[in-house]
Amino acid sequence: MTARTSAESTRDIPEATVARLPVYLRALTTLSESGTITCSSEDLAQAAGVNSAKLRKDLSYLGSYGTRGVGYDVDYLRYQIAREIGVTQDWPVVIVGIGNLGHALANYSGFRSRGFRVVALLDADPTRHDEVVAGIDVRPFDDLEQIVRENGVAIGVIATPAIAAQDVADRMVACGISSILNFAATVLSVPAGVDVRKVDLSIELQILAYHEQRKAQVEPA
Amino acid sequence: MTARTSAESTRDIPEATVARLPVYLRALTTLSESGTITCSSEDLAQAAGVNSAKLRKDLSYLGSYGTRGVGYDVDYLRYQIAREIGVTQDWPVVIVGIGNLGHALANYSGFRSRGFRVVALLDADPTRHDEVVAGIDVRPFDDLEQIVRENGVAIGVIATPAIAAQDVADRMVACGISSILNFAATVLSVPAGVDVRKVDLSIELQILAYHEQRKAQVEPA
DNA sequence: TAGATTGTTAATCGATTAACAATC
DNA sequence: TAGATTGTTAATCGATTAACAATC
Repeated sequence: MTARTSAESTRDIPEATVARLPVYLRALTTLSESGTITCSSEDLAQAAGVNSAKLRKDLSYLGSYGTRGVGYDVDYLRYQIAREIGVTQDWPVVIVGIGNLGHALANYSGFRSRGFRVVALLDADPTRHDEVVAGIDVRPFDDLEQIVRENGVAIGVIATPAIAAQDVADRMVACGISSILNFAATVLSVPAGVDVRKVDLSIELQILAYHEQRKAQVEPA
Repeated sequence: MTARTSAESTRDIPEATVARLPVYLRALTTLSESGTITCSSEDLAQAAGVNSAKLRKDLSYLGSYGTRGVGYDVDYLRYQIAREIGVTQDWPVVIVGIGNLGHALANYSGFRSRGFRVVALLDADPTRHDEVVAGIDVRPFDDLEQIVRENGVAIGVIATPAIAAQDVADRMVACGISSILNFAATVLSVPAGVDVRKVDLSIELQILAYHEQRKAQVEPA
């Protein structure tokens, strides 16, 4: 892989914008599937659930892909955003921990359709090694290194119990994985250069509970 | 429920802080279970994966629960944060859509241990109404109103296919649910006063992919 | 040309961080 | 008292928003 020249590269896209690009991508896909050829920033913003000023500002970091007075070509903009995110290429992924959540993740069709390919399901529990989930054999966790090497895996998903998660992360990092999606209820420590994103179901519910509690207090008795 | 007086209430806690309170709560629980009586902001910050300045700033919105020169009493601070979030009370929750993800959510022990009680599992598909998941009967979606009324449900979880999610949300809102955790891959539109939080697995992976792609470009060939 | 809509500017708002006075 | 650590201040940084000139 060649380094980009500074001219084309490293236009720094703010994190908040990066987090919204996949939302725009999905909205554009929906528009495209419904036969829409062109859309305004107002149309797309509504479909994505943001305001149009924010949308235009976000898109301005990628380049100038619209036409003043007209709007955006849906498929063209969709391609440009997909390219910017990196989902025009195929990303091999491993999932570790094939419990209830691991099953759900392995079966989730949204990964495949967005450029992610689950190349292996791993679990430390030998009683699970007979299983086939979503057409993929569950294999021993110790196969990790070999699988990562053979498939060029850069992204790992951790769906183990909290107690096992740090060990799994360490092993992942040791064999070259540099992006981790963590569903375990624990804070992972990883070296600089490794990205971790955390999805925590109970934290989301707690944030809702906080606001719900305040609504109840404000309402008349 | 009585309205708070302005003196005790409505100390506005920033959203970014609210989102971190559950993380602190979990870290304190871990510390407490390991027998720790007292911790400094530095200790807790490390356990929570933030820096100590941010932690102290966050805690300052709740009040003054530490002792200068000493630190925080783990159990006392844990209780204060739990009370602020609202998880000292019990929150009845319904889950709609009992596919792979719905199964995983129903079986997730982290809800129960954090003040959330799954009172019903609902699915529109009659072939699922025989099932018992995590000890709870799967019931027809049309039972929603009755269940919400009888149990005082304020929080709903949507784990249906994208196509069904808006209808489910509309029905939830109509019968008084005002907080929704949405796992479906769609933007929900709801009236003002209803909170929606969205968990999107493929968006998280796409954000990782974006950064991964840039790492590859920076590395030497 | 007239109307529409982008891309950008500048102002505002909110979050983070370092530093340190207060105080145990 | 001396050392430790909180709670708060103020500076900085990043994100959002409204407005509008550019331009199709």
